[in-house]
Amino acid sequence: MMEDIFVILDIDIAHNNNLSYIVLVMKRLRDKKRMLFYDPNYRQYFYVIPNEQNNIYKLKQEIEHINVAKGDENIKVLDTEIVERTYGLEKIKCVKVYLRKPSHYLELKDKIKELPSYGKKIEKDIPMTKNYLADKGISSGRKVRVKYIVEKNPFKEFKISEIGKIIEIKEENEPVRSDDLIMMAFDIETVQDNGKENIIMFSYSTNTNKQGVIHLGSSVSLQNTISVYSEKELIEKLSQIISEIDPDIIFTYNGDEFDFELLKRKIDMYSLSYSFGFGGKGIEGSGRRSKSYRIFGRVHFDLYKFVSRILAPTLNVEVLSLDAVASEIIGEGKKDMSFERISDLWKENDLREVIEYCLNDSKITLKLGEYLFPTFTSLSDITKLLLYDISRATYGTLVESYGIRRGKKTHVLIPNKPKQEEVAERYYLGEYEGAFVYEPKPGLYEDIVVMDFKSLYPSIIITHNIDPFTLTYDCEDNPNKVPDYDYCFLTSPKGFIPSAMEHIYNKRIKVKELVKKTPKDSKEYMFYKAEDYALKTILNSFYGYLGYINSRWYRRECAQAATSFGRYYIKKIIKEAEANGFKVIYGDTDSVFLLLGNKTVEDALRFMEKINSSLPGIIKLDFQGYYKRGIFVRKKEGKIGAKKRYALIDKDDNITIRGFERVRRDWCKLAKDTQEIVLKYVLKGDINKAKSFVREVIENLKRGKVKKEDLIIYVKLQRSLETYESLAPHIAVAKRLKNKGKEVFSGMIIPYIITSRPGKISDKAEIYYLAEDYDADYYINNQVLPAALRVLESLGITKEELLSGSKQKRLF
DNA sequence: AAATTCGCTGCAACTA
DNA sequence: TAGTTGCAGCGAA
Repeated sequence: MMEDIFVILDIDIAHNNNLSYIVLVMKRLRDKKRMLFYDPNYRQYFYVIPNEQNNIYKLKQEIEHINVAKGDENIKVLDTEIVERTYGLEKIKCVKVYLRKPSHYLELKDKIKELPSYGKKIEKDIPMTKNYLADKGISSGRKVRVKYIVEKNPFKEFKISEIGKIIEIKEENEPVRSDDLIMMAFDIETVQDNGKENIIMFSYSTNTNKQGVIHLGSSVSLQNTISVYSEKELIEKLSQIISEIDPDIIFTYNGDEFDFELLKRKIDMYSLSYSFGFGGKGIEGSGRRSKSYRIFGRVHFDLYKFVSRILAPTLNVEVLSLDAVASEIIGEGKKDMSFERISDLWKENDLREVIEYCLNDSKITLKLGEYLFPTFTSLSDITKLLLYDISRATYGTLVESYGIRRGKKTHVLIPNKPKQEEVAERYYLGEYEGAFVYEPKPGLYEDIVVMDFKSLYPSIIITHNIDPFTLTYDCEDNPNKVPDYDYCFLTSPKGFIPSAMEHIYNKRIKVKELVKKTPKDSKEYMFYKAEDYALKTILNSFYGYLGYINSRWYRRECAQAATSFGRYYIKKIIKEAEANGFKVIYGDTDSVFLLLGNKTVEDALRFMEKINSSLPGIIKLDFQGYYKRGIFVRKKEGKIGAKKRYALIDKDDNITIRGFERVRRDWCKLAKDTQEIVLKYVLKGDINKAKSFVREVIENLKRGKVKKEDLIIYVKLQRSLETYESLAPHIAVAKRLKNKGKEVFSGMIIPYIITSRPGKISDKAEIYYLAEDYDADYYINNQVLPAALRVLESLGITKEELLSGSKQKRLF
């Protein structure tokens, strides 16, 4: 028997002798060898609860006697066992039913339902691979220690001679690092030819310092660049390079929707059968609406998918292009290049520039993947999802997966996924009341202190034990009575959800301490930061998951209770602050904005301490910052203050802008830049400079001196084109693009410019690269002026004042 | 395929 | 033609 340390790369199911086996692909670290394993002792299972606890033995026997004939096969359960589990708040006995194959569940379930002692089936919808990882507590986040025996491979599915038989597999207390694995990024360039998309080039880059470009067309004397004669050859070369480099991880940026999608199509077209994967496996595609491409034994990590589903809210970018995202995260962007330019250079047979561009793409994709790797492994460690699934996870998946692991570990039964009818019922209940937002009075303010509750909803759920099973309407003397409703939550026992959250919460406190005492320039620091981010992300997603209709732990009353307590606490702070002589000017969900007046920051801190000593559990108010000035503005209609729109300036002149056009994607750069400068002048107290600046911008627009790029408006196509009823500008542009044979898809961002053509705005809108002029009136009246006036009007400045400086005629 | 609600605004399409 | 309504998008938390 052997014993070694491995990294888990992939998991699957294989069959032999009418039994399903868990199969793992792991990397042996001592010699960097990728190996196939199977676990002979693990079986798929689910639980059956008896109608009455007394019937547990009867139920076990009844289940054992089931026999379903299917063809010439007799399907029976493999084994049964009576076990004790927590169901809701109670400990109960249930029958754990083991199966020869996961698919047998479907054959047996109806018969089980008819049994006299049957009560309920549970954990019936968890895939075998997921069960395995959750039960064993292993993932690709930490190394694993494996005891195994190497033997002849019995599985026909894999063209491989040897396999490791797992005797024991255990998690090690050692994270997986990027240099444990071979990582490769690749990128494909294409050109359109008669409506057909052809691959002309691909590049690759690895963390073992290998890189190169393979392209069509005449050869270019560049290092690591090879030219070939056909697209087919190009694909052959890629296959060859992948098997030579033998990467554990393949990073792409949108590989699920583009690179692999195209590659798979071409491979099928040329009837090629390349084994990109391990054990002779090809590229496997799955999913209809959202595709995903898997290469067995390697991890295809689509960075775009991860960024768009999980990371985006933490980024300060308007588009999720590789360029924008890489610039934001690693401070390194792409080279400048458009599809049109690639196409032109291709026609001119001048590929040098495209080659450099393409190679750079692979390099920054790799860097991005390496940089984010600790985040991926931390998430994997907590949720027990493998890296492939972390790449494609949503917040819901992360919480669900963590919950499943936690349930297995603590012997708590995991609720089934809701059936369709249940989802429909939940849907028809509609929305519940959310957070409280204080209506600000428009104007400029000085000496502002902002305080906010630290992780408000998580701390409420933990403190008030909010859980689907601790919910009760028997509320006498219960401190967890929900403020606006007639129900409450038991103080004991602790519910599964709050205890799971508390577990993460405590872990996070430890990690935060480590962050604090680790030098900022060390690798360890980055690692702890990533872990903190992962914990925080999952913790913050629980609240949403409670109110999410497809959730395993759905309970509308719980989500509703969290917001109700939230409203209660924030209003309480507002009241107390006023009672203590502070003027409250704004607040949103978990924050309050106080005017110091003749008080000091120290007074505010003392007030906060006083409040904190009265707050229950882990609910805590935090000092967010002091600002020397801040502005709140009027709503467009009416005189009342606009919520969710403000700007602050601190003592070092750093400016925070929320909600304004400046931070929105669907306004042109010119209007946004103008608004930012106006805000800066206003917050620094120089309104006249703000006014003259706006006049200058208007003048430039009229003289046609503005760059096209500054006038582009970016709007995302949220759905497929056919589903729209009204013809908004970006939809009109997209429709015209489609008529010209361009690809238009849901999720695409349409960049357009308003031209001087006559008609409605949607008639005037044109895709930016085809726009030959711009409509100065539109950009003055619908972009720059509204953005500037949003700020200035609240200070009593009128539109006419801004227009008078420029020799402006009537604009309509 | 899959975390929540609150809120602002532009534009097209409708109503009188 | 002016006013209103609803769709759609995007942000704050």
